[in-house]
Amino acid sequence: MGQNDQRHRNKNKIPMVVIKRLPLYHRYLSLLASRDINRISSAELAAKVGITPSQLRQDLSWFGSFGQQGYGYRVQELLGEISKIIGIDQAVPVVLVGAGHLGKAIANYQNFERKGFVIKAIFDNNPGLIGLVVNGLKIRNITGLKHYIQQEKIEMGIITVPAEVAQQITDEMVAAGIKGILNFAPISLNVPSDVTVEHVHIGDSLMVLKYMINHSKIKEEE
Amino acid sequence: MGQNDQRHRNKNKIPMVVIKRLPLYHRYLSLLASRDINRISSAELAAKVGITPSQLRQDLSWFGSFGQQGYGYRVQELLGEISKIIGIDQAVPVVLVGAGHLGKAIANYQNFERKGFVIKAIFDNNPGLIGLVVNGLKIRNITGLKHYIQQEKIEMGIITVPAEVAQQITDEMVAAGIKGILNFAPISLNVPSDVTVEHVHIGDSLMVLKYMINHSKIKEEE
DNA sequence: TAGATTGTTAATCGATTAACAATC
DNA sequence: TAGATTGTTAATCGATTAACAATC
Repeated sequence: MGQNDQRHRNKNKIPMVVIKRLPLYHRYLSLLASRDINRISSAELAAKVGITPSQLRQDLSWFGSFGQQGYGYRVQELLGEISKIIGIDQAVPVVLVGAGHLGKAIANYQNFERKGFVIKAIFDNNPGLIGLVVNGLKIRNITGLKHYIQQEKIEMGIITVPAEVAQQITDEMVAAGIKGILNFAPISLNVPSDVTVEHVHIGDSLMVLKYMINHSKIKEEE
Repeated sequence: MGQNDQRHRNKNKIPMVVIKRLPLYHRYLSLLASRDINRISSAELAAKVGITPSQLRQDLSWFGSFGQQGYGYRVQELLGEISKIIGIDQAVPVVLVGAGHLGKAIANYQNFERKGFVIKAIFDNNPGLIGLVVNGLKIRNITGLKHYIQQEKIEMGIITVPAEVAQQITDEMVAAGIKGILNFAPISLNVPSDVTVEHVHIGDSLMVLKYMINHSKIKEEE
């Protein structure tokens, strides 16, 4: 922070590769914070996440200056800044649609809260599931989805419904004001251009893994 | 294919970005094949996957020449070649460890087989789960894991156990001969250098999504 | 102060795109 | 054959790394 925040490169062209490294930094900084470490240099942090110190400093410089010459970074402060950049400095409310095995697994996934996300409601259309409680949340009737999203002004949703109904659910969510969807259904979702979809392709990860097994470590990554 | 396979660039440095696009090509080619489309040009396929024709042809050229001037690519043939490159031309056997909600969700995920992977066995340590049948597979006692992997010469495993036991399970799997692990447990796994781990970070996807919502589409991707 | 380490500019490296001769 | 489209080489663009002056 300081007197020179305005000379940074045009924020409208921050590269996607940089954005994708933010969660990585967040993860390691959280780890350090949980161990009550309160100071770290770019060299140390970079070593931990497996990149060069230059890249770490270069990445951060897209957003501002958060360190101090001769000292390094204050862990809590940098973690806070990165959280702000990502937009998780305030807990982000999320709806989960689909309370099958995958939905339940996600609802029970404790880590979300630590990452800044809170599942506020779970929806399903199965009468056998509606009313059941998962991780303290009663499964709601899907008929109330739209109203809930509007009422609570939720912007993010996670879809774990079968592929056949995923597009329909998406349309409802979008109509209600959802701006980002994490999609687990194995189908491409059509959304307007102001809505972002991240598709979780587990098959892709398996394929990359299989390739790497066969060709034993082509090039480092992650 | 043909008379000039040997002039390709050193296969030992195929860039990771290229490998990561292979599943994308595989997915769209599968789609085309399922629609009985049997011819496609690099221009058409590239448009579908959202890249330039140059990039598609450049990517493929790392592995060989699979097209025909003036014609394009035979969908089935190219799909087959890409499957071979990834290593999924023969069904790849996989073990799944952890039969909780996430494990069950994955075991029921029909898409795996279409992607070239077959879950051959599911393991858990919970007596209440052992013996239950999920998607036609009886949940086995975790005590038999090592023996099964060795016996069946399985190279890939999916871990959906709680974080507390993930490392221990990993060690067992590695000792039994597993070469690649898809890890869903929120913990970094230590493995020898000849074993590859792909970590599924759902939190990362949510963070990138949240950033993109706030900054409404920085740069295209996926 | 002297030593350490940042933020940034410049140099390098790698990936993407353009262009086109080869050829089906 | 004429038209289309590949595979590849060369040009461009972007991302990573190196280097260092600024400064805590």
